Amino acid sequence: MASSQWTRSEDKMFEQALVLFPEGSPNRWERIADQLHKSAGEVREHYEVLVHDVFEIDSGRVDVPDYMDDSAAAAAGWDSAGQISFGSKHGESERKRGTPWTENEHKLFLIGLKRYGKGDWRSISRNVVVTRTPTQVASHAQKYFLRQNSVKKERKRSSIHDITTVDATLAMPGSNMDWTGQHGSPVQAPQQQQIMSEFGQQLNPGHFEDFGFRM
DNA sequence: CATGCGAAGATCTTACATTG
DNA sequence: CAATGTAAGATCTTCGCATG
Repeated sequence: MASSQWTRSEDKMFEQALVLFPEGSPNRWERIADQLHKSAGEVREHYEVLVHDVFEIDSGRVDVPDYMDDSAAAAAGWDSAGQISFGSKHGESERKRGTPWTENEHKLFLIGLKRYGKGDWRSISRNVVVTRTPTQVASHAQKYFLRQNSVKKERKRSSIHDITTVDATLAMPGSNMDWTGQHGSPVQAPQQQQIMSEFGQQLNPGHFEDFGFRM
């Protein structure tokens, strides 16, 4: 299988390269390989392994290992295990468990917010945070704004909602790659890539501080 | 240090409102 | 009337802290 070792950072670069060179790009593997200083064969093999893994996970055949925490999952390009493994073990009538929002997703959410404005959850979901449904985005926003409103109070615990700024370079949407090819449209990755570069060019960290939202 | 408990936080569901 | 957004609340997880 994987004849070469892939480090976490290489995985990260791999994701970014996949976004950069979406499916259909000429000499895709060669160009990705070039970025990673690996051979095209290695890159292609790595991709196929990932696709296979995700397919297995998606179909409920395997449990995601414990070490697969959120950040690792995000770095690897998909969401935390929860959604996949829940329900397959026990009955189907159990209440569906929530998949924790990753930092990346939240940052993408902030970008979407900036781009489409408060209330257009559908556009944000379709074009930016493609791993979440409009309802999920709306729900997340709901609690996010509640959190913002109560920000003056002393916080007992830190929260993902405390992130009000986004460094575009850190919010690469790896988790939105369409690894399985089963869901999502092929335009998603390029769209997100465009979004990220757009914001990366226009904004510095801190620019998201003041959205001027009204509740 | 390990454990138990309460509070806070995160996510989902559902009902209702709004809009085209 | 269907699609979408908002509000409220239920449920589950995680954190912080006291206690032994």
